[in-house]
This record gives sequence, structure tokens and C-alpha cells, in this order.
Amino acid sequence: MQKYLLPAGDLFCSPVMDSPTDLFDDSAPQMHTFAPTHSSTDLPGVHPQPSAGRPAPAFRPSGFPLIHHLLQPGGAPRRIGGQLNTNLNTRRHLEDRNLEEDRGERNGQVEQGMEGEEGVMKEEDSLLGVKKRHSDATLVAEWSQDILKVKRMKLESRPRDGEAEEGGRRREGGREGKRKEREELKEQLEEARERLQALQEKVWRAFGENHMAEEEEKTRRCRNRGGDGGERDAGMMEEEDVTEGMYDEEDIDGGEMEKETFSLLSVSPFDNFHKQREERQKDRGERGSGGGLHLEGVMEGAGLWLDCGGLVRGDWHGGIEDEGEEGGQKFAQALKLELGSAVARVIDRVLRLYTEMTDVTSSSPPAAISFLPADAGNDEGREKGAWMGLLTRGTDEEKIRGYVYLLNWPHVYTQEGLSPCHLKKAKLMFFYARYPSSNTLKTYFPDVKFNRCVTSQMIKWFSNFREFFYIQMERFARQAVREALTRDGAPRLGRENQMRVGRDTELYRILNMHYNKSNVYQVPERFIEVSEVALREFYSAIWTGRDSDPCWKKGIYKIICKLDSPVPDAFRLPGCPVG
DNA sequence: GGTGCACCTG
DNA sequence: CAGGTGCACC
Repeated sequence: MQKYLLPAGDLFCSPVMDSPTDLFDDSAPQMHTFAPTHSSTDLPGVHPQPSAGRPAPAFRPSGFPLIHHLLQPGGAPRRIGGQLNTNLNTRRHLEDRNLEEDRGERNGQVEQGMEGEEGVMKEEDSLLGVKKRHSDATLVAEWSQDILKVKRMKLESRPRDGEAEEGGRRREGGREGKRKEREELKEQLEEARERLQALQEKVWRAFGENHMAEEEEKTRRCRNRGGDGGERDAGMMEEEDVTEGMYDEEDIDGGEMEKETFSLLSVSPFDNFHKQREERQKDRGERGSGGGLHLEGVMEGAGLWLDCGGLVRGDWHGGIEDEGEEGGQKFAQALKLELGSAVARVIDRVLRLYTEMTDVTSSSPPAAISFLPADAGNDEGREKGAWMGLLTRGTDEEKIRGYVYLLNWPHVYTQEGLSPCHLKKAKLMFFYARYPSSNTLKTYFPDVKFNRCVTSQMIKWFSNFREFFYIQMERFARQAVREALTRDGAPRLGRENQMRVGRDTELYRILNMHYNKSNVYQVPERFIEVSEVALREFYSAIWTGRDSDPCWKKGIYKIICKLDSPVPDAFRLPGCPVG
């Protein structure tokens, strides 16, 4: 006779369990009520909730800027940006568009400035030539366009500066002229701020649109393939589509990898960003007019170019300082510092968003990272919560360089064999996908060089995961059936509806111990729901004697395989999960 | 025939 | 967790 480890009370309905465990950081275990049913197809949990199974990235208070001093004048951003290029056609395109828009927005003022600007535009070519290479030419064009606007605006100011200077000479150094100069410069700064603000919004809007477009495309594909599988079915399908799409789309000269990179910025960080930005704007509105926009947040999106230092140093350096006026110099210096600081914040924010997104752990610190320098597991990195190890000590420049490099060339870190870290990651993925395809696995292990052997091994892993999962389900279901018989004296239908796998149950503890041994990952609610579905299916089958059929489990497998959820994008990153 | 699966075994 | 086996599917 089979022995069972635990009393049935652990499984049954009482919210206060017989053997509660406080090992798990779950502040709100949920008790789900299920309608009485004996039909497998009617079992609850089959219909997914869109957000279920995706733990909200824990927001960590922002620390000091990661790269702030790097972007001070004379810092290193140009070197970083040097890795990034845009193509000539894109630049031409954006220049053309820029001309048109500028004409409209500045009531012809710009035309005068543009006439003598061919040389300057060539300069800008060189500036843009080191802009980040990006597959979305339109997006790049828009960013570039706004940068050009700012630059052009400054150029326009030169004649006016000259006039002011001339007026000042006429007054023999009168203070009136200087004051006017400064006022004009201030106006220009305000304009610059507004334009940079617009740039910021464009970037994030573009990001948001890209993301929304992805989501819509996913939804569309799911519906097309859909049928009666419900949303969860669609979720499985979309998983495949995303996987294939990542590798099958048209050639974009390496930009494809960047597109993937941007897709890593999932909904939550965007939402967070927009919320924070709205709050900031609200604050500003309370303090004063829009003209008083603080530069915090300005250019935050543009910082993705990682090259704005070139603009700060190479462009703003010129016009104002040439005038030799102390006020102008101070102003220019202040402007440079402000812009430099803004750019620093840009990248810092991007990194922070990234780490927020990847910070899928609930509270525990991440472990050292396999592909990073030896100091990757330092406290700073832990604070940032990048369990994929994007941040780490070293110099800020290294940090950033490694970040950019990794995002563009994750395959550099590929390895043939599978490591214990990969196993841990696979186990965590099991919380979302019990039946991942080999293509899906390839997508989520970009640092693994897949061959037949490696693929088989990973498939085998998931097979073993499932085996353990189903064994536990059957075991606890049988125990529950037996307990029901002894407790109630007679079998009673519908008992399975009282079965649950709450976070305070023994079954949950066992599952968590197996797939999440270090307990550093918040088990998604969706996995609990799936477990409950499986448990009830087993219970039902055993209860009704269907287990006498040699193939009695097949039906259960068929149900469970439809309950796969998309694995969070954070898992697409190379590296090792927390230990 | 290749692949993926469950099942069994160690 | 991995190796072996048989089965089903394409």
C-alpha cells in the first residue's frame, strides 16, 4: 500500500492549514473558489487572466546614478556611442523631414538659418554617424530629427547673438545689452528644454507604440490561430510566434537584435515611467508654467543613443562660448553640465528600467553572474537587482560598454554545454511553461549554443520536470481521495473542488523546493492555478476510477499542456538566474 | 527517420 | 537527473 507523507488537511479547504509554512514570501495567499463540477473541460483555471503568471517587477528605490560622472564634459559617452552607427539613408531621410517640420514650426525663421547650414549639417552627419544603429529607421529618424532641431535652433541663435553683441558694443559694455543677451539665451534654453521634452516623449511614445504593436500583433496571431482554446491557448501560440519571429524576420543588419532588446522593455517599466513622468509634470504644473520644465527626465529616451555627449561637447561648446562674455560662458557651462547630467540620467533610467524589468525576484538578492566580471555580485549590483547581471563594479564606462555589447551581441557568450545555472533557469521557466518547444527554449537561452544533444538534454529536463510535477499531483490526489474516504466514511462527489495548492500548503512547498530551491523567485500565481487544475484532474480521475485505464493520464496531460503561459521576457536574457 | 513524449530504472 | 525504451506523429 502506498504511503503518504501528509495528512489530507494540508490539501483540503481550510484556509488555516494543518502544516503552514512561513518559508515563502507570500503575503496574500489566495483562496480560489471553484464551481462544483466533475467535468475536466469545465474545470476552473483553464481560462487565463492576462496578467496572471507574470510577477510584477519589484520596484526598487533608485540609487545614485550609475553613470553620472561618466557623462560629465570630457567623459566617455562618445566612445560608447562610437559603437553605434546609423546609415546614411536614414540621416538623409531625417534631414529632409527635419527641414519640413522646422519650417512649419518656426514660421520660416529657420529658413534663413538653413541656407548657410550645409556645412553644419555635414558636421551633424558626423555626429549622427555615431548614433546608435537601430533597425527601426523611423524611430531613429525621429530622434535624430529632434536633436537636429535643437542644434539648428542654437545655430539660429547665432545671428541674434551677434546682434546682441553688436548692440552691446554700441552701448560700450552697457549692462543692458548683457542682460538682454542672457535673457535671450534663457529663452533659447527654455526652447531647448521644450524640444528635448518633446524628444523624450517621442522616444517613449515610439517605444510604447512598438511594444503595443507587438502586443497587438501577438493578439492578432493568436486570434487567427485561436479556435476554441481560449486565451490560454492563444498564449501558447503566441509563445511560438514570438519565438519564430525573432529569428525569421527580414534581415536588418544586426538591428534585429536591437529590436529584440527594446522588446525587453515590457509593459510595467513603461507604465512606471509614464506614471512617474506624469507625476513629475503634474508637480511642475503646480510649481509654474511649462516653460519651467526641469531637465530631470528630459532626453531620457534620447539617451538610448548613448551618444548625446557628442552633442553636448561638440555642439553646445561652440556658439555661446565664442562670444567671450562671462555670462555667456557661465550659461554655456551650466547648460553643458545640465545636459550632461540629463544624459547621465537618461542612461541611468534606461538601466534602471531594465533592472526593474529583470528584477523578477521578490526580495532576495541576485547571485553572481556567470558571464560578467568577477565582481558582478557586489552590493551595488545586488541593489540594482539585475539578476541577469547586466550591472555589476568596474568603471562606469565598462558597465555601460558591457551593457551595450551584451544587448547587441548576446551570442558572444554562448556556450555548448548546459550549466547548473541553465538548469535553475529552466526550472523557473517551468513555472510558466510545462511544455516549451525547442524553439522556445532556444529563444530563452541565447547564451547556449544549441545542437541536437543540448536540445535533447533541455527537452529531457522539462520532461523530468513534468514527471515530478505529475507524480506529486497524483500522489496528493490519491492521498486526498483516501483521506476523503476515511474522514467522511463514504465517497462523496465534488470533493476536488475543495482542493487547492495555496502557498501555505505542503504541496506548494514541495513544488517550490523542487523548481525554486533557493526560494528567491516569486512563484507566479498562474503556476498555482495550473497546479490546482492538475490536482483536481487527478483527483477526479482517481475518484471516478478512470485510473484503471492504462492511458488515464493522457487526458490530464492534454489539459495541462494548454495552460502554458508566456515566459516573461526577462528570461530571454542570457545569464544565470539567482542561486 | 527524426522528434518528442511518457514511463521505467538507476 | 540521465539513460533506455516504446509509442505516436510528421
